[in-house]
Amino acid sequence: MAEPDPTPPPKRGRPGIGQQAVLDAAVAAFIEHGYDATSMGLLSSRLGLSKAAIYHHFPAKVELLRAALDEALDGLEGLLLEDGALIGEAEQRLAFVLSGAVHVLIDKLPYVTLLLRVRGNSEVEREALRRRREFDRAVTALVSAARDEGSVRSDIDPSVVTRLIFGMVNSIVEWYRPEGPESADQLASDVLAVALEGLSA
Amino acid sequence: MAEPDPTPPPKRGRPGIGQQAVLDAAVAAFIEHGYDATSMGLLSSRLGLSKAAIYHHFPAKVELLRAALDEALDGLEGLLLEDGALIGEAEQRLAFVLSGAVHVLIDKLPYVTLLLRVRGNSEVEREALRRRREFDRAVTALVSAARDEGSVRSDIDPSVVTRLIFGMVNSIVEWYRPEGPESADQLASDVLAVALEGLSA
DNA sequence: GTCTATATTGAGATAGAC
DNA sequence: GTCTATCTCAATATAGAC
Repeated sequence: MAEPDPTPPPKRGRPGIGQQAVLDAAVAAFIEHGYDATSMGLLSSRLGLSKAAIYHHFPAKVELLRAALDEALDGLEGLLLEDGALIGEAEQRLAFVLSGAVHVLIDKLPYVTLLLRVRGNSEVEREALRRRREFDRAVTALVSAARDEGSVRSDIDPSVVTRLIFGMVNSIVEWYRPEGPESADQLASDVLAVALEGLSA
Repeated sequence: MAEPDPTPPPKRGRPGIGQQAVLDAAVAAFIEHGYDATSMGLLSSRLGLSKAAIYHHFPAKVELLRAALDEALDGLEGLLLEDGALIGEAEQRLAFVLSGAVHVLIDKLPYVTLLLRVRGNSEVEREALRRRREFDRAVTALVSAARDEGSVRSDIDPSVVTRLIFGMVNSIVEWYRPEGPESADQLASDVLAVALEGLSA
C-alpha cells in the first residue's frame, strides 16, 4: 500500500480528464445501477462530459467493464503467486489466502464488487467467470491439501467448505465501507476467526 | 413440501397460460440475464406468447419482479414467526433460524436468488430492501441474545458475525442446484456445522 | 386470452467541427 | 480532448381486432 505509482501518465495533449477518472466513475455507476441499467448518458452527466467524449477514452461501454474486471482478477490471481500462498503447510497457506482475499477485496473494493455481480451475460463477462472459476479451483485444492494434512475437518466435502467460506468472504462487498469503524486488518482477523473456529463461544 | 395446492386457480375463460407460468418464466429469465437486461420480447418468445399477451397477466414488467420478491420475503419473514424461532434459548433459536434459512433459500431458490441481487434501483426494489433489512435486524438481535447467554463468542461484534454468517448462507444461491448431489437437509447441517464450529479439524 | 401493428422513448455509437 | 447533432436500433407499453 502507498507504493509509488509505477506508471505515471505521459500527460500529453490537452489536460481534460484521465482514463482512470472515467473508469472510476463508470465502476461506481455500474455498482449503483447495474451495468445494463447504466446508460452512457448517465455516466457522461456524472463526469460533466458529453457522451461522445467518453468514447475518446474507451471505444465501447463493454471495455469499461472489461478494464474493471481485469483489475479485480489481477489482484486475486496475484495473491496465489505470493510466497505465502506457495510455501509452507497447507493450513498456513490457506490462512494466508483467506486473509489476503479479504485485503484484496477491500483494496479493490469497487472492482471486486463488480466482479462478484457478473453473470456471464456477454463474452467479456464469460471470460471473467472463467478466470474466477480457476481461482476457486486453486483454493479448493488448497482446502483439500489442508484436509489431507489433518488440519481441516474431513466430514464435509472440500468444495462445499470452500464455497461456504468464500461465500462468507465475498459477502463483505455487500456491506463493508472504508469509512466505517472496522479496519481491513481487523476484519481479516475476524473472518479468519469465524472461518476457522466458528461462532460458538 | 408436497402439500396440496391451497389455491387452485378458478379456471375461468379461455385456457391459455397461467399467471404462475408467466411468473416462473420471468424469474428464470431475470436470473439468467438480469432484470433490466431481460426484455419483454425475450420473455414472450420463451413463453411462446406475444409481448402483448404478457400484459394481460401482469400490468407491467416491474409487477413480475414485485411478485417474485414478495414470495421470497414472505418465506423468510414466516421463518421468524415459527415456534422454533420464538421459544427456547437463544442458541437453539439461532440454530433453528440458520437451518431454516437454508431450507427457505432452497425451497424458494429462484425467488430468493432474485431477492439477493436487488440493489434498490426502483421503488419496488427499495421496498424489498427495507423488508430484508428488517429481517437482518431481527437475526442480529438473536445473535446478540445468544452472545449475552454466553453461547456465542463475544470477541467479535454481533452485527459483523451476523453479516458474515448470513453472507455464507446467502452465497448458497450462487451454486446450489436441486438436481445436484447435496440434499437440502445435508446442506443445512453442513452450514450449521461450519457456522458454529468453523472449518478446523 | 391472444394476436398484429404501432406509438413513444431512450439506448449505444458515430460524424465532423473546434 | 471535447463538443453538438444525429443515426440506428431495441425497449416498454398500448390500441384494437379476433
